[in-house]
Amino acid sequence: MSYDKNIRQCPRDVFSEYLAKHHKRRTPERFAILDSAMSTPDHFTIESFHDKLESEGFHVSLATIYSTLELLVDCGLVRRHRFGSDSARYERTAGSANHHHLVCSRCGKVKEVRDASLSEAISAIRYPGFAASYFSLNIYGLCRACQKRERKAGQTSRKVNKNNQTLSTIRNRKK
Amino acid sequence: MSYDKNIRQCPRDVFSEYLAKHHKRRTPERFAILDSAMSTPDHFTIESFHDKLESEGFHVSLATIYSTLELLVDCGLVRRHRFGSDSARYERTAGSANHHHLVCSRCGKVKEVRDASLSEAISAIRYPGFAASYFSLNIYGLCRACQKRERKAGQTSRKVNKNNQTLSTIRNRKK
DNA sequence: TTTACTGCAAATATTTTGCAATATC
DNA sequence: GATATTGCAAAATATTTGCAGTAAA
Repeated sequence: MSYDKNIRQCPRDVFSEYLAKHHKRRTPERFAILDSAMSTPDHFTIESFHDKLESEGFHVSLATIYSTLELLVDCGLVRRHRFGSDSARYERTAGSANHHHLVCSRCGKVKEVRDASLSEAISAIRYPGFAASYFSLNIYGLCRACQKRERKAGQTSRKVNKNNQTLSTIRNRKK
Repeated sequence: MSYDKNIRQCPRDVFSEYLAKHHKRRTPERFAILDSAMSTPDHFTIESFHDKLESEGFHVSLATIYSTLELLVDCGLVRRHRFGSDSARYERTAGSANHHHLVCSRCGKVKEVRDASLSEAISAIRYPGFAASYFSLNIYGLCRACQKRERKAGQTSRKVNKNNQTLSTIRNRKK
């Protein structure tokens, strides 16, 4: 799997060649999106990316952002992740060494974990008939905060209401 | 990471204990969903699962299926995956040895790959402060069929229309 | 000059939420 | 008896699509 094979080439050239090969057009919108994506080091969503472009003075429609990011994923400059039920998250390939994610199933929080040897191990595997481009490894479980809440819930088998009062507390008070 | 820690316990008992601990109710709907999920060996979506339940003679609302599957994920009996832009896919934990997925970024096709040593390596990693439950490793790239199409597109730099005719073909024909 | 691309708005698809009726604890 | 759960329908989100105008090749 030749991960990040393109990162030593200028992204604009990679994209340009890709567009030419696929008989697609070099529009200012596409290059504005490319440039902005390449200058974003962190994860981003379509929505946050749209906002960023607006604040940079570019008005590009959501539909165009969707379609262009699909192209950028297709030519290997951008990765696309899907964690919980929320929207997809994107990240540039260049400058983002392969990492994986701890995803809290309870609250949806995502944490990045860098692990060079694991990334290498995963990247080294070849799949006959499948041209791998990148991987997305997500470990699902409970984050620290949600574990704390979990322990609290299990501590007692007494029934508690939303205010954390036991039923007997309530009954006594009513007398 | 204690993956599949519950598979040797009867799923009904696991779920029952979980519900009791969280002060949730043992409803017939929840156990119908549990039973049906546990007897489904393959991936399923909410939609396909709903259809399956109907065909088995259970009428349970989509909202209840959503909420119950969330509980089943939470107590480790079911895993939840998110591949492309389509709906989430679920699978029972028991009887589905850890595997990963080849996902075609072009057509969305998903193929399972079994790899015991890789699964073990991933499962062996501990994360301080994070209680891991399961992992989802997705390799994105092009499947065989989409690679074929890709090669065809790149073969020539002549412009072709949707019927794969070059512009000169069309021009000649028009004369 | 052909046709792909864009923006906008409408359409889809998926998941969540509000509420009244019901069933569990 | 108190309240969590259910089904239904409506709402909220995310993404895709249709179309008319525009621009790249």
